[in-house]
Amino acid sequence: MSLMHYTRDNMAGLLRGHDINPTHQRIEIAHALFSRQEHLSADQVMAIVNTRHSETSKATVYNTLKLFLEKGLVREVIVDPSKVFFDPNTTPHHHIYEVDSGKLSDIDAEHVHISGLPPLPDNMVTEGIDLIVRVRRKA
Amino acid sequence: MSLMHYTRDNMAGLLRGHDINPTHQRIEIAHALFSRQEHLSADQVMAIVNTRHSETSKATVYNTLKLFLEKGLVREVIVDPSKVFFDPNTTPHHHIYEVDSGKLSDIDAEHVHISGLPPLPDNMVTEGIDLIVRVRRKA
DNA sequence: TCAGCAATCTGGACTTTGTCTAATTTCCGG
DNA sequence: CCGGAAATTAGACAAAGTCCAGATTGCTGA
Ligand SMILES: [Mn+2]
Ligand SMILES: [Mn+2]
Ligand SMILES: [Zn+2]
Ligand SMILES: [Zn+2]
Repeated sequence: MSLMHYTRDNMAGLLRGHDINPTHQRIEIAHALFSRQEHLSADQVMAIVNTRHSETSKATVYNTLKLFLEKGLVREVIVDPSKVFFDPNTTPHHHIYEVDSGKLSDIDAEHVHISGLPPLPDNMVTEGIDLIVRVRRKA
Repeated sequence: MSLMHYTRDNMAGLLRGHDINPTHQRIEIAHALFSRQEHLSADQVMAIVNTRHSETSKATVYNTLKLFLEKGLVREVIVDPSKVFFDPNTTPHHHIYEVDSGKLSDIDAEHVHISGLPPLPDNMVTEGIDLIVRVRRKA
């Protein structure tokens, strides 16, 4: 699993497994995210997918990323006020954000413990807990 | 301190204490935030400040909020992909974000403990730790 | 085979949030 | 008062994201 090598061929199966009809564009977009295992913005996905020659429209990139999100194939990371990052890692984990460079990296949730959170009102459920460590280069 | 009542008159002193020249517009913007003690977006500040008659330009609202941020008078909360919230509460605390309604509320950091975070590289310093509990109305 | 149909994709107009700039206004200190 | 620095302003601009109506694609059933 952790040694999985994400080829374009794998992508169709991955998409089907999440109830997503594997079209050419969707395969390319999934491949961009999963072969790199990096946090990418819509713009970056757009650029990657259209490197050779223009293949996929902006509308499709945005629609597809939203679809992936709904189907639980990717996760959204909100750390930069100017753009959303899409994260192919959907296992519970946290993030380190380097504010100067915009570099975003993962912290495994395994050893992190958060205690003392107040109880939620009865009619509420937790959808997720986002922990972001904002760091900066030392002066 | 916790019972502080923020009048417009107080605002001038508060601003001076943070090395901010208290102008009419700055006082109005500070008053919008501190009298409510709520998380406000730039748009909301703009609307509040210009309720009676138009007094403060968009440029000034954005410039002033950025100035307040730099001077440590307010804090930025990045939780919604479409807008930034400004927080008059600068004491260490965390947030609950209700995804449906967009309602944002505070969690006192006092009793929350976060352990097991990996050590940072030597050349990095933590600027802040943001913990956001994303909640949703039960189905 | 192929007409019909639903799903998908597309260019481009549009909206929203935020930034920038050059011109004006406000606020002093001398 | 006068001159200059600080602050404010309108409005042009930019970037991220949404929306729509028309074109394409890929089935499916006669
Ligand atoms: Mn983006
Ligand atoms: Mn705003
Ligand atoms: Zn991640
Ligand atoms: Zn807060």
